[in-house]
Amino acid sequence: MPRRPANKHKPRTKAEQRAETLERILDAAEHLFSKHGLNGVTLRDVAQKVGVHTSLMHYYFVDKRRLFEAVFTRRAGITSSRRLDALDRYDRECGGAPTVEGALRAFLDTDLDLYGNSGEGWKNFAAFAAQVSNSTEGAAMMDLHFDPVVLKLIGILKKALPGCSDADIFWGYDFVTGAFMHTLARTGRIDRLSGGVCNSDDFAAVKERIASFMAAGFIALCSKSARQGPARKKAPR
Amino acid sequence: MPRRPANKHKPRTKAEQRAETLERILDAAEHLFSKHGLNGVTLRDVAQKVGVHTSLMHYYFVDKRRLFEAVFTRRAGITSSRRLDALDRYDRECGGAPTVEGALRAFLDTDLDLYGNSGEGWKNFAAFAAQVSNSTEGAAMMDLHFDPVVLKLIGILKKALPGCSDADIFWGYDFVTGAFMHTLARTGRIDRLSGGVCNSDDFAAVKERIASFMAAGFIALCSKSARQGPARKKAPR
DNA sequence: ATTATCTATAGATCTATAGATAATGC
DNA sequence: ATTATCTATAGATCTATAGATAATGC
Repeated sequence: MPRRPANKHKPRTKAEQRAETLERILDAAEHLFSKHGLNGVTLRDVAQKVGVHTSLMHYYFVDKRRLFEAVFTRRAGITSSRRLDALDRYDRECGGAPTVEGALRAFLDTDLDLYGNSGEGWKNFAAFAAQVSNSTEGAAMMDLHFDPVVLKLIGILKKALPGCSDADIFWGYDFVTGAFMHTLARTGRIDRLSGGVCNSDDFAAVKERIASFMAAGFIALCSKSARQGPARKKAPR
Repeated sequence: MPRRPANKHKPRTKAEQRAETLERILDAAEHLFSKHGLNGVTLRDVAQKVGVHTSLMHYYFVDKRRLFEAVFTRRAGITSSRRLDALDRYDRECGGAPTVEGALRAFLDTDLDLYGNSGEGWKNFAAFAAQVSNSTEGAAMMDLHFDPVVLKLIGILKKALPGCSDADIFWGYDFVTGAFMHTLARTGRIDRLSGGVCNSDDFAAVKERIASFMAAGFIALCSKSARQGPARKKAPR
């Protein structure tokens, strides 16, 4: 019997075959990682899902760590540069007077559009990234790929919130990213909790709300810190 | 040589010994889970950390799943009832006019006090819960233990935000819990990102900011939904 | 000739259980 | 007498590698 189901075209060149298999492995790994987390998935699971032998995992990715990195890297660069572009554009076009909501929309809505409209793979990546973002071991991967975008956002936020302390800006960002990643995780909890009023998969509903919600939070936080003076000391521990 | 280091007292009764060993196992598991996630830890790892044989894990907890549940359950009930009490008290004492910030303080600050002042074990539990909260498989555990507190909070928020749509309330809650859990994860990312301005372990800094930040977000969100009428339909997909 | 994929297999590790040993309990 | 803990071990599973086979490439 043929090695590949007849309905799928068989690629002609080796380069094509390699590229296609690589992507099928990455897709399968991404899907499984998003469901069970990095350590909840074995190389066998991935190979089995692709319909290929385990040793092929090592042939293409050497070991599990590298497979993880490849899954993450494949899409992280794309999100990152899309958002950098959106932030740059906003920075140019806001006429020197950026708003918190405008900056957050460039940062968050750009991503929500991507995840909402680009197929299952992107949604799986987002859910996996959400798990990575709350793990100590995964945080380094976030640093590596997302520091530049985040610092760009922070820069615009500082312009939009003059007099706001750095600590408030960074903590505010921490809240934003926590909320955002949690919505990307799409665990289904909000669906059950709300009795069906909300739907984890409803990226449009998140987009409608998250930027304005977070902008108001920033403004409240920073109006406080501005009242207390820009060089407010940290509370003693 | 004695089985136990001389500096540690050896419990007299079997009941004491059982209770102490159970707790040492739970502490070790909790610590490891918080660092590497549920699937990043083996029963051997836990046994080794306690200084005891792997088979004792099965003697006390039957299997890994039950150990996980025991780790989670041990503290979840305590947090949950502490916060229920705080919300009940606030509900009684607000004179029928609750504020969003007041409700959120009862919900969030109560927990932050607990995690900040009750030793490493509680901090580890919080970090582990943060990982669980962003995983599909863990969400059921959140439902089981935290639905009552959360629905109590939702009830008060509805009183504080009359005319606000259910969808806005629930999505707002989703943002709050995402942000909160992310701070509990204490991954160290915000420390590096901010160049040391913020510190993951600084629960006081989070407490200073999170409730007022989120309250402002809720109010902005719901003033919008109130303007558009309380029965606003969901956006079409 | 090269390379994508598979077969076979080693070695490590993991979960789990049965049964022994060494404490505490009366 | 009971129970906390350990020894021994089975069976499954996992990662990884060496070498074979079956395609594509000239």
